[in-house]
Amino acid sequence: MSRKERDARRGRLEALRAAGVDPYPARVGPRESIASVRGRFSERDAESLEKENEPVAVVGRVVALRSFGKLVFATLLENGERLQISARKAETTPECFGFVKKLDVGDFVRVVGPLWRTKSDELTVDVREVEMLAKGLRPLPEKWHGLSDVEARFRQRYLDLLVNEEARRAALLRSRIVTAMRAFLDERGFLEVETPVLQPIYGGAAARPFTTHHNAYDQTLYLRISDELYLKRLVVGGIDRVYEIGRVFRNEGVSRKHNPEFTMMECYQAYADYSDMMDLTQAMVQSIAERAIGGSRIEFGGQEIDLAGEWPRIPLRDAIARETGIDILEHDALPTLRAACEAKGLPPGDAPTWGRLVDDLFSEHVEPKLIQPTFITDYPVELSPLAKRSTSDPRLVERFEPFLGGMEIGNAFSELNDPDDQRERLEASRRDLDAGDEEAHPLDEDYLVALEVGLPPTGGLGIGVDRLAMVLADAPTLREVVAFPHMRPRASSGEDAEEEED
RNA sequence: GGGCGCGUAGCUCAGCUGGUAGAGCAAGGGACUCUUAAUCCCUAGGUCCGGGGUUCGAGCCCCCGCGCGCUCACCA
Repeated sequence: MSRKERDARRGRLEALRAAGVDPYPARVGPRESIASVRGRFSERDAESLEKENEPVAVVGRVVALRSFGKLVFATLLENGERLQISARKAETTPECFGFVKKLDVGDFVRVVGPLWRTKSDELTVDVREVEMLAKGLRPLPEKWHGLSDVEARFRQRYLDLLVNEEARRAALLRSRIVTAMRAFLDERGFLEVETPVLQPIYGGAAARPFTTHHNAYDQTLYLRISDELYLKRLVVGGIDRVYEIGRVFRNEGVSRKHNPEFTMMECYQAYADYSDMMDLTQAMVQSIAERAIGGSRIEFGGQEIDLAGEWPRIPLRDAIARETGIDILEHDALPTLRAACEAKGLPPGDAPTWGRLVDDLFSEHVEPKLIQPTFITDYPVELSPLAKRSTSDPRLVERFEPFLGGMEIGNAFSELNDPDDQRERLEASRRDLDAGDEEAHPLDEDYLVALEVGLPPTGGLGIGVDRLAMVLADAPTLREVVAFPHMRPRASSGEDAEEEED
């Protein structure tokens, strides 16, 4: 059992200590990255290496051991790159050979020695000096199948990252995506800012918040569900282009597309409208794809997606009409729209308002088909309390959502900057929600004051970074691109308690 | 929260109509100077998720609970 293996490893750890070796030294001697060694020597043949006989020093984690009587091969892994090392009894000191013989898979070492090529032409460091950098006390997951237990992969992501190349790729890609997003916005003169995570009044989205408490002021605070109202205050304050990439929190269920905390990019541009923000969204995603994956063609869930070119802009009304044959503006009240659904043989469900029924129709019949990048535009005013009313139809607002891979990946509008209209709309939306109630927001009076001071005409955009990463990484669930996805706490009996004892 | 499925060694998995638990890798010992999923011999390793029930007998059947997955709902 594992206890026995750990005892064996601990035995070797104590043996090192007894010999006066620190198994966890503070500093690492001179070394060259494995990538660099490979770069310098990958083209060199056996003879030339032997002639040169130049020692190299590399570090890494032992991920495989193949031991013979007087010869040991091991594979070192450092920053995603592998290199074989060997210890030959005839070519090195007895101490060094014995040390390598006693290594465990999982140990970190630094080795020094000349390069050679084996009979199978593998570039190999022939160890002349070796030192322990950190002793591993637990076995790594099985070398051939890796770690496939889904729960273990998420709860112990470090193991997943170590043995599953896919996990590593997703983590690196996500980082490149965020870097590219930031670079794109910086280049366009957007100022990166940070706004409060702890908010006395939450707003900017329809969602239930997490609630917490500040002891010093005996104050209830909420983890933000959106950055929107604070970022727009900064635009009121004269910062004409702002953005924030940060975590937001929604007290809701977990699914393939949902995590209770997720990363949102929100940006606001003064003197722009939602049409400008569509241009910006398209350019941003294309730029991110170019920088992060080097192209515009991707595969997501077995389907080809091309991010290049102009993305279609389809009014919500047309999109729903196309898929269901129902004109939502012809039936602009709940009872008539319900009747229209029934006439088409579509169950209208139990949506409490006209707006919600429109949303249901869209989610069910249109959204799953929006695989290629698409802007859906011109949403009902009921669904969008912070968006400016459409100039052509007062029942609509200047709002769009970008869709990709059958998922909404963002939300944007011409920001409502009429303080009186904003007050009415916030109050109306609160009345609407009064029935169900859970998402009713307290009115943010200070935000209304800010609007009275004056918000210029402004375009705003939010992008769900995790979802974008999910599509670009061709990941079937959000959790593949979130390093530590939300999990139910593990029942704390068993393992931990047992292990504390010894 | 509802429905369906899953939970067996450190990891990956077998385990028949209910008859007292197995393999590979990992681990320990041994052989081996060309392996890279090394090979060969030997050894050890189990709260079969937890609790209850049915039964002469439960990894397997039933009930309750826990965790995970899929899905629906809530939800952008």
